[in-house]
Amino acid sequence: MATAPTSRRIGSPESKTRAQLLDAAERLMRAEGYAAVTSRRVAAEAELKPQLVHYYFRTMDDLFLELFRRRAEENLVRFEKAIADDGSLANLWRLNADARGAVFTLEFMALANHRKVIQAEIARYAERFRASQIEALTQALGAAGVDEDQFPPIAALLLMTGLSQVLALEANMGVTAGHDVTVEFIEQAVARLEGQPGTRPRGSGRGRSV
Amino acid sequence: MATAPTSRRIGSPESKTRAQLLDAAERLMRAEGYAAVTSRRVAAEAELKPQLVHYYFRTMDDLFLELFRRRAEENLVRFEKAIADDGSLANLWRLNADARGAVFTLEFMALANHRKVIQAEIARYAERFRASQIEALTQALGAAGVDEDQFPPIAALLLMTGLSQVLALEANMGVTAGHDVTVEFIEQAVARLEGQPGTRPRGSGRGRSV
DNA sequence: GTCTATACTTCGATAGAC
DNA sequence: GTCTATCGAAGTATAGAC
Repeated sequence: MATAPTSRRIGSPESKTRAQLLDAAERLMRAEGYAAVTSRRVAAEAELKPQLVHYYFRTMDDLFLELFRRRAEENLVRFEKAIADDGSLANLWRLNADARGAVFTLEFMALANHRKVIQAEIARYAERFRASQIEALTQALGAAGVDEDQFPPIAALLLMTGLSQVLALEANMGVTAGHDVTVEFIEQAVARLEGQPGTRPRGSGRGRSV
Repeated sequence: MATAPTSRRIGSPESKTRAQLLDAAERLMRAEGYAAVTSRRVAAEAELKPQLVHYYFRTMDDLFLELFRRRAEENLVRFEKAIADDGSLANLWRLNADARGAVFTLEFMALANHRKVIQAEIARYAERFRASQIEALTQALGAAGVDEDQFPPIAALLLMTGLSQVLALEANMGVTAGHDVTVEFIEQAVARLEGQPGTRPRGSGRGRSV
C-alpha cells in the first residue's frame, strides 16, 4: 500500500514468515536502534534468508512503516480502552508514565528525521493520538474542577508527555537521580486535584525506579 | 584519547581538515540523522576523500564522540554564562525553550542506544548539566518564594526539560497544535511566580510557532 | 604531518527458479 | 505463492606513499 514504483511481486500480508520478520525487526530496533534494522540482520534474527525481507517488503521503508503501524494502532486502541474503563487523571498519568514504548518511539522519531514516508506516518499518528488524549484530559480536568483557562488541557498533556519521555530516556541511559521525587510530586498533585490529598490512587506505584 | 586498540597513526587535533570533517558531520547529523553520518558521506559533504575520515578519527565512534563533546562543552559554558548574567526563572525557561539543540540531542540519544561509548559520554554530560541546572533553578525558585517541599526543583527541571523537548520534537515533525497556548501558559506561570503577573519577561517571545 | 590505494564486509534490491 | 542466486553500491578500516 505504501508506494509502488516497480512491479516486483510481493508476498502475502498474511504470511507467517512476514510476521516473523516484523517481530525480528522490532526486537532489533529495541535492542540496537534503527540502524541495526538492515535486511540482512533482520533475516538473521528471524533465522531466515536475507532476500525474504525484500520479498515481503519492497523496500526497507515499507518494513519500517509496517513496524510502526502495528504498534501505533495497537497503542491507540489500548489507550482508548483503558480510558473508557477509567478516565481519571490518575489513570491518564499512569498510562503515560508507562515507559515501555519510549525507546521505540525515540528510534522512530530519529528515523523520521531522514525518512520522509516515516515522518508523515508518525505525524498522522501523533495527531490522532493527541486528539484522543486531549479529549480524555479535558474531561478529567473538568471533573476535577480545573478551569480550562487557568490550566489548558493541552499544556497539561504536553507537560505530562514531556515528563514521561524525559524520565524514560534518562532511565534508559542510567540517569535516574531525582526521578522518584518527581514522580511522587506528580502523583500527589494529581491526587490533590482529584480530591484525595496525599493518597496514591491505587496499587503499588508504577514499576521500579532506583 | 578515546580508545587505542591498534597503533595506526592519527592526524593532529589542530588540523583544519579535521575541523572541516567535524563540521560536515554535524551538518549531516542535523539534516539527515545519525545514520547519514558515514565515512563516505561525511567526506563527500566536506569535499574530501573518504579515507581522511579514518585518518583523523580512528573509528566512527571516535568521530561521534568528538562531535558530541564539542557541542556539549560549548553548551555547558553558554548556559553557565547566561545564568550568571541573569538567573531568573524567566531566563532559565528561555534558555531551555531554545530548541536549536533538540534534534541534535535526539540523534545522540538514539545513537547512544547502540553505541556504549557514546552512551557513557552522554550520561556523564547529562549529570554535569543537571547539577548546574538544579543549582540555578533552586536559587531562582527560592528567590521567587517557592517552597522546595511543595515544588521540588528537580521536578520543575524535569518538567521544563521534558516540555521543551516535546515541543521541539513535535515542531520538527510539523506538529505544532497547542504549542502557543502551552508556551503562553508557562510564561505566565513564570511571570506570576516572579511577581509580575501577566507580563512577558522581555522582548518578542522565543521565535515562531504556528 | 598529510593523504591515497586498496581490502574486505555489509547493504538494498531485482530477476528468475521452484 | 514462496524463496534463492546474484549485482552493484556503500560501509569501515588499514597499510603504505608522499
